[in-house]
Amino acid sequence: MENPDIPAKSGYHHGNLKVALIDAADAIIREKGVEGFSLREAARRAGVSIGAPAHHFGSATGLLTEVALLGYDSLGAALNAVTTSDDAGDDLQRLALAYVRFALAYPGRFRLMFRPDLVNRDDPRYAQASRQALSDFAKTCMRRDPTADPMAQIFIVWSSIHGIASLALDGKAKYLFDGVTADDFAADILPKLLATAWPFGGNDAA
Amino acid sequence: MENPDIPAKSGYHHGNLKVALIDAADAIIREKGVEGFSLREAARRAGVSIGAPAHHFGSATGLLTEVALLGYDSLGAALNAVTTSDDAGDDLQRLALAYVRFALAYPGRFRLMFRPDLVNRDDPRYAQASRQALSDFAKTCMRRDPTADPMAQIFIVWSSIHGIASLALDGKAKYLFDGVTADDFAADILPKLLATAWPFGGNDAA
DNA sequence: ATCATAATCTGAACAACGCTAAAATGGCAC
DNA sequence: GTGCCATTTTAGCGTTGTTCAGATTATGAT
Repeated sequence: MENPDIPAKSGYHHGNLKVALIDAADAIIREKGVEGFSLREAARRAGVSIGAPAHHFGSATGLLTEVALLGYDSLGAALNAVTTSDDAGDDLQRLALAYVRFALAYPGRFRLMFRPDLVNRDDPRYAQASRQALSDFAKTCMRRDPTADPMAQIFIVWSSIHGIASLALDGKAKYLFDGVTADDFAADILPKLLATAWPFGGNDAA
Repeated sequence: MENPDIPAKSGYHHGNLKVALIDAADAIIREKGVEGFSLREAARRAGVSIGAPAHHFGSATGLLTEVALLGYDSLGAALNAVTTSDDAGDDLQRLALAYVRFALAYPGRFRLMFRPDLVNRDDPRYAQASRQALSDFAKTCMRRDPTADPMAQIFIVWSSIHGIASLALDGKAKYLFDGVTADDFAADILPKLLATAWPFGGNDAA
């Protein structure tokens, strides 16, 4: 996942410190979760002193914002990779599956993306990245029911998916479905759930 | 919201430190959000020294767990206060409205309740409080569609509500509905949304 | 090639944090 | 009264983010 094509640290100047720090932060978050992150450890991993990150990112929030933006990119890519058909309901179902699986596969990234205290949402790239990541999803929503109010529909469907992801990530699924693991949930329970109980899938458009 | 019936600090011994600290923590979280909380400030507000909380709660997580438990209580009370009818779909709609409004009215509490890193979920009272808070909600779900798999139905509906609350709290509603305030959303947009676009309300049970 | 300027990185400092353990305090049962 | 014990204080340790003066190197103009 990290960039292997870096000149790395050659001397006093790192040469690629900005992306090295982003990679380090992403790795820390992957290993230890969002709460396990610290700016100092990111600097440590990049082989650079404590104060170096400030020059590139200003603050810890600045660095984490970059990681969150990459997170939205990877979410968008995951959603973009689902196969599409002429049945918008089926497509929506697959998109939902991909969304939740992304959250379970990259819990740190996913949590970070929705942590307003850790990410600078005033960065114009944030709105852009968020919109971009959900574009396929919005299109499929409108394809499924062109008559509905677009914003209302997108918000409701997105909420449903996001809620599933959030609760599953918080272990509430385990609590409702009697100690099932995250892997089992993503592999077995979730697809069935989406196919049967989820009101936005299938070809039963309003 | 705080307990007015406290002997307060009389001398060396506080007399009611435990609840005083819980109240202080809840107040801090209300004023400055979850991230604005610190154990030291809670001690400061209770008029007590830095190390005092440790004796009652062990750690910051211990104190925050108590606040989260109270949060579940207040959520349960809010859901319990909605008027019920013989139309389960309508009831579910009102419950959803109450759930989201609770989240918007007490964002700090709500966020804390779903922060696994800040709350000790191994505390048996946590599962109990969570279950209790959602009991009305679960009952109404099953009343609406007694044929459906209970767990699947509850999970899907709860996810939808929780997703709406989360996204609204994160300001995504503002972003989709063009700069609407949280108050406008809770008062105007949300009820309409639930009445028209939300698939679990109304009397169109499967 | 030289040199000034800008970019980058270091290292120390500061305030705040959570946590721990020894000591101090005072309520309470006997 | 006296001694026990819960409670609170105090001091200290290690950590964090941020700031800033200074050291070092890259860059680009001459």
